[in-house]
Amino acid sequence: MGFKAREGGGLLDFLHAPPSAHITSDGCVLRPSHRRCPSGGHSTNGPYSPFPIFPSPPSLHERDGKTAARGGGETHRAAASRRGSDHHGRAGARYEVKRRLRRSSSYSSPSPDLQAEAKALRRKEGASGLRLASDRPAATVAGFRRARDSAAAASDMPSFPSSGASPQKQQHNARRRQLIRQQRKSLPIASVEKRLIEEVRKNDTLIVVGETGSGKTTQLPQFLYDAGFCQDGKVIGITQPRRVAAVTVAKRVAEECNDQLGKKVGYSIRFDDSTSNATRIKYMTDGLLLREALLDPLLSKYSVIVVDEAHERTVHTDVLLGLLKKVQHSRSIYANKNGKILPDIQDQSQYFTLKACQGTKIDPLKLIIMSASLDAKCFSDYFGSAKAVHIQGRQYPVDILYTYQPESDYLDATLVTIFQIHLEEGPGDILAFLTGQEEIESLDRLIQERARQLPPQRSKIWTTPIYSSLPSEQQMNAFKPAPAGTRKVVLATNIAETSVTIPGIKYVIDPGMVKARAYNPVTGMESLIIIPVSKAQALQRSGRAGREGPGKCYRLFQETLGIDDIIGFDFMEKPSRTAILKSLEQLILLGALTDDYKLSDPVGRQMARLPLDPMYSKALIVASEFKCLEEMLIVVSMLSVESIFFSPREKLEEARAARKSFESSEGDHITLVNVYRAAKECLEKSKNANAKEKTMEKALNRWCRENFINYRSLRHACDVHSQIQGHVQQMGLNVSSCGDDMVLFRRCLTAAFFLNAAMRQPDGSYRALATSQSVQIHPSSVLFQKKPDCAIFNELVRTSQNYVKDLTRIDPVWLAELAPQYYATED
DNA sequence: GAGCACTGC
Repeated sequence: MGFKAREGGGLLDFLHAPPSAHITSDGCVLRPSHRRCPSGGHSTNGPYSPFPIFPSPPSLHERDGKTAARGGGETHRAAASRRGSDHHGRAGARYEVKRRLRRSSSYSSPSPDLQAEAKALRRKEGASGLRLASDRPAATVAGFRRARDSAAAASDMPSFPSSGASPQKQQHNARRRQLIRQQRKSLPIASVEKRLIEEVRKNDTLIVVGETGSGKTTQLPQFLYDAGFCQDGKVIGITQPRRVAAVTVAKRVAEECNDQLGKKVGYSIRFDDSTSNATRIKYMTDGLLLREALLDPLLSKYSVIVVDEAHERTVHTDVLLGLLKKVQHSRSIYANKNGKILPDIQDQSQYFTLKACQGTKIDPLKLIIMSASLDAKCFSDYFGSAKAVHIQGRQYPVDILYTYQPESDYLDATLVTIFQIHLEEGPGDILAFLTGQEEIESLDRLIQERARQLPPQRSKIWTTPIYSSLPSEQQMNAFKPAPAGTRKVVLATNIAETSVTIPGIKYVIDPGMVKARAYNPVTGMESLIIIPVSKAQALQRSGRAGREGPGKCYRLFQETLGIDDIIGFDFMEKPSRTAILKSLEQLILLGALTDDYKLSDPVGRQMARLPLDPMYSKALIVASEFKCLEEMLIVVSMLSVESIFFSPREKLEEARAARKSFESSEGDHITLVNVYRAAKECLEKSKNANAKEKTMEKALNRWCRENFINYRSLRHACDVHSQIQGHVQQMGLNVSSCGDDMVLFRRCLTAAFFLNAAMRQPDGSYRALATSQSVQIHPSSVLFQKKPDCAIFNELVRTSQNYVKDLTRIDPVWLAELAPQYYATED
């Protein structure tokens, strides 16, 4: 018996295409998921033109043995590059770069009326530090920041001890408080407090452009509080794109307020809420505020919402801005009508929302959008010509240097630049941005080889890599100071762009590339590709050189190439129509939406409550009907985190053996359940031995190491599990186990993931039924060698070929039986 | 018989 997808099928996980997706010329949606690519031209203009050539010093390329830095062991890349530079016949040429003496960040040309407004404001403003963003000269470098003086940069913040008892400690704390007062007063934003509050009172929406070190993130919420924006128990909410920022800034502000964290100032992020009823200044992740808006569509407890780091353009921030615009509108209608809601509002959903709030006092919502030095005008346009103000920052100046010619091999160019800096520039550490682990490792080897050939009297080079999958102990090496007479070279992915700040960096090398996820809506396939960085990223990277003193940034590309195309950047763009329609279609197939695209009740509403991929949310609802929700909760939690299995290259055989004990011949899902249960058992054991929580975690950590399980991922999965469990219990779903009935569980997986089914073909390959694509089982699957006739899967990725991952063997008959809306038997 | 940048709920 054969199967075919019903008419109208043939779609895959379009839900993954974010509103920010770019479509390339070959139909691929590019998803630089974390940060948008402002100069969208890179990804939309089709194939990227050859990369700028970076002139290489002859010493690194000669093979005649005369120069100090020669040496074998080049990577394939470096060798290829050498051929290229030989061709240019540049032996003996002096290596130099074009020098720019000022920061080259600039705004796109402001509109005439914004310019006029700017002039008017400037006249009024006089010498104050506040002015319209659009009026900002291209290359302002405001007052220098004294080292270790930034109260604004979250990652720089010292942690202050809470008030203690001893006299010395009290004295110490008093000194701390004095220091904090001084620091606050010296921030650029301090001098414009009154003016800023005035603008907030006058405008419902205000764009604040603040450079690094201006103090906007920590100070503005305190100004608002002092100005009375928290009267009637209202809250000021400040969103951040990253968890760590929300936590560290909240801690700092609580300290500045001389208050305990969780009282007046608190933070709220997933799995970690430190707010109370007394909290008036609340820092949170943008995604969390989105979740809150589901429960309270008017966000009625907030008087002001500050969206910080809006220039980073995460999907969450983008959606949040659109949502806040709507909330603002609803609340102003409500406030204007004095609580009397008439059903003459066009948007029906708005009417019901307002109706539900009748009787409570709701004021208009103040919205402040804070962004680093990017284009404020786009935010302003999006919010109906909202006013924009600019606050100067305190960053040391950074010289930006570009290459004269295009470079075809950025890895080689990076190597060359590192040695040029090392041999010609003064002391200071180097930070080089690369795209991934493999590049970092190979460049590391190359540097070591060349460094060994330096004359003995030269100072030494010490390389230290940092990327997210590197164990934290090894990550910490990058933060250690280099020994005397040694220059530290940090080889980093974009983790060092925003997530971590490495002290001592004076030189930044930016090859201008980044690894990004690409999503193809036609095939539903994801892959990782290397694309040029955005202007925002380049700016952020160069800023890393000016945190402790004047620095230099070497950009290994020409100034004029795509990356400066800020004018062409389309802010707040919509996803493609096809992508929207396809995702709606999938949501309908999952039963989340009705045929007229409304959220279905109860399934759609229940799914929306769960912080999961829609397919996983649906799986939980299906599982409660199949009476195996306990197992499905585990599966969904384990699938929602990074890879659970850890297999270091040097211990591959041991890792494989360790995994054997968890393996189920039915597939990966049940294998994951086995791992989770074994981990729980380990925790139970130490709990029964009356161990403290810390000891229990240690035991789990050890167990993970012994079994080649990634502790971080497992811990995360446990957190997700308890959170989701709470949700499903609240929803009234019945959490029961199917015990040993694995057929029932596999049938349940089939009913839940029917969109992701693959059938074995006569030639031994597989065909994904929804898209008719030819796929292979990924070698990491326990079914890799088992070759089942039919399986459901949870991931479809394209690397060296098309792979499906996370599979479970199913009976093909179940598809038509359990998903008759999608599959029909052929007979 | 394969490799994976970074985030968030």
